[in-house]
Amino acid sequence: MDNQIPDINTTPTKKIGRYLITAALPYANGLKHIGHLAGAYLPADIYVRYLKAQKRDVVFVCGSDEHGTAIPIQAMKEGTTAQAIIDKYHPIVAQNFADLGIEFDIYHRTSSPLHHETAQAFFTELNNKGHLEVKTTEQYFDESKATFLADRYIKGTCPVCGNADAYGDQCEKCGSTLSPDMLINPVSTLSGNAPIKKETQHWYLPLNRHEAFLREWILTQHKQDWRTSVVGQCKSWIDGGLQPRAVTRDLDWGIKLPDSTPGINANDQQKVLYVWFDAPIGYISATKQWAADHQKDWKPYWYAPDTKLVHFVGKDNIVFHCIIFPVMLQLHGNILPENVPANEFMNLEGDKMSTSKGWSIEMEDYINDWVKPENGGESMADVLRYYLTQIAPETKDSEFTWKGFQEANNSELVNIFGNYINRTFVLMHKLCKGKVPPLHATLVDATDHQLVAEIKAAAIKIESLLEAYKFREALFEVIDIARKGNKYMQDKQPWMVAKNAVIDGQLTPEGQQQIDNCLHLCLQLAANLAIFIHPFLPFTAGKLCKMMKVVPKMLEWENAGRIDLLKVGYSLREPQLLFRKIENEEINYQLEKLKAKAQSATTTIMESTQEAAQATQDEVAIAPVSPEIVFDDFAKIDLRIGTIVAAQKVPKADKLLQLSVDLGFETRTIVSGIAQHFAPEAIIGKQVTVVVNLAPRKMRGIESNGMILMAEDSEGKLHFVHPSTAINNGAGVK
RNA sequence: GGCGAGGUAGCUCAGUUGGUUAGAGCAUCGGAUUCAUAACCCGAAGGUCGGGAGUUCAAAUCUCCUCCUCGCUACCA
Repeated sequence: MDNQIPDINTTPTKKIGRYLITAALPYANGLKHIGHLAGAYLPADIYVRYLKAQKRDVVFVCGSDEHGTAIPIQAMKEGTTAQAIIDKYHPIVAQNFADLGIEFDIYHRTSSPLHHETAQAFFTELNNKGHLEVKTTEQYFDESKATFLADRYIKGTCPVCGNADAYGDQCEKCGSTLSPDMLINPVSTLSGNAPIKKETQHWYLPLNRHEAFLREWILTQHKQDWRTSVVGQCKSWIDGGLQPRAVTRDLDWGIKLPDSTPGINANDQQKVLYVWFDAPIGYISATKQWAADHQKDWKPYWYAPDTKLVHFVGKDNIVFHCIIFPVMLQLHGNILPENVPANEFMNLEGDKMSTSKGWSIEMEDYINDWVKPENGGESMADVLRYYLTQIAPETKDSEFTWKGFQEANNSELVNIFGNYINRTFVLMHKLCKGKVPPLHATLVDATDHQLVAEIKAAAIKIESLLEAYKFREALFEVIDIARKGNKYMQDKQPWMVAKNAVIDGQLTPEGQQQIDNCLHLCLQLAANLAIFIHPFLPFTAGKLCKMMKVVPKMLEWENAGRIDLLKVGYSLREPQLLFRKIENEEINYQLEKLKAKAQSATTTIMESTQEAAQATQDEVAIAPVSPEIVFDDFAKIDLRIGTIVAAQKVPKADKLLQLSVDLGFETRTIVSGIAQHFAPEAIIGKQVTVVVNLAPRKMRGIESNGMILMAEDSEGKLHFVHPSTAINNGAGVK
């Protein structure tokens, strides 16, 4: 081939390297939405596909996280067993990922025997080396069931908002983070009985011992190459003071402590590893399983210093993957992560995504609506991958809108990328007889050289952006080179040459040569586009390979930037459209559907709240009326009517108001957690009901002498309890 | 309240160590073209860089104050 343009391999130094890539283990208690996808799985998949195209030694592990209390909780909700829950969601989520082209080397599960053994051995190793501490504490215990109660198994009244169905770890109504001790009238959800306090011993990971190591490793060594938000978050945690963290807990769903654990006794029969401890070890057990399946050795991936371990997670997982798990790995003798490119959150149409509120698009929803043959099939999976990457929350929270989705598809994938491919193929069939035309050296001009230079530059740029985890920008460069292809073609106008360079109804030889050169380069660019787009849109790359009749091996990155990928004279297939337009009606339908889903979810939440309220009346098990008291007990409480005469915010507290209440006989200072419900100036002069003989208590340094009674409505808003007409301050309430 | 990350054209984002009229893509408008999924190409318009003060010959970029969003955290009898 007489080709004047030098063909420089853009990747001269062949990098070999061993990579272990992980994506956060999805919790197997339900479906996962596109925010999860954009946060961890999609960027991980793009990175892995790129690494594999570079022929590097890489394993991509993920799997279901199947322990922890939320699994049996979900089982209670669905009226089934914990095992049934994980058996239900594991395959569904795995299939959803596969349908969207997320290609794990292994999608394992933490309920597997191999994982149990691995996690137990990990625990034993740390314990034997003296890296864990044992402490005895008091925890809630259900006597009738003879079991300690996990936070989630305790319900009671939320001290913040008064919700009667708050859990021991969190109130779902007001979102407050709680501990079981904070609940008013705690009740075991297993028996309905009030739990007692009982001593129990637990193993702790003393993170506080490792502060110096973490400071050096993260804040110094990785200050530059990790994302600022990740380093900042870690700094915040470390500066806040690291505390020992319980590794074990009393629960019957999880990985049992090894029988050989020194100090374990009969009372510890129900001790399991805390889910946060066993879950990340799931990456290791998944690697082991993958290695066993492929006759490989798993150890280098977790022990060899030249292995690059990269964790892809959402920002809610930063602390586990940057602080806790690295401490575990270091103590256990493993390698540390090279990077944790955590993404921020993705909102949806102006609001936070929330499965429980129905304000989300589950991967399954998208697959059902779009990824089917009559709607576009696999290429629609690529469209989602495209838009989610384009708006990936790499540096700050971002927002998914259906309108944006439509525009990204129509004006970039269809109009720029798809159209470039299509017009190239159509012209090649019209003007070059369906074959790759030769490049005529004598006619190669500056425009041609520039295009070739741009292709090579794009290869280098995309590569370096991918290496730096800048997927959004890398994808932009891919579209941009397609844009340059369009421009090149417009400059060359081969269709005009075909019309004008004609003598006696015959195209002149030079005219044909000009056309040949243009389309030769356009086709070589098309081949490059297949390579470039492959990590992002694998299905589209596959389609392109078919059209060009090349094997997937062409997609290897060493071919990026080459302009001899398609052989002269090779006949290519008829073009098929890569993407289709998305119409307004489809977008409107999705918007309506989202609103309807949110509406029905709200209704469901309200219904279940009402049901719970109803159940409170007749079924003690869920939220019983407090134990009966006699009149004398009630008489101990001295309730009085008072008037708020002054109110101000308590400094350094978001929820507290400091009130002065005139009780007739005296004016008292009372601190109340109502600052988020009332403006101080708006409540002056209001009459309220006060518990006046409650023991004083200091809050934020201010002594509170009493308690204001509040009623809470169905939306969680607080209202004062006061007499229907104003009466004298100090009046008793009976 | 403390800490962390953000706040730059309608939208999504770039802006390295402070330096000429603040950039890109999409959307919008105008023009040209017709090979291509009524697509493509060229051009224009559009921002007091959250607000205020300061340092400087010069600030989106440095300092201080302040407002807003998100996350973590404290407060909740």
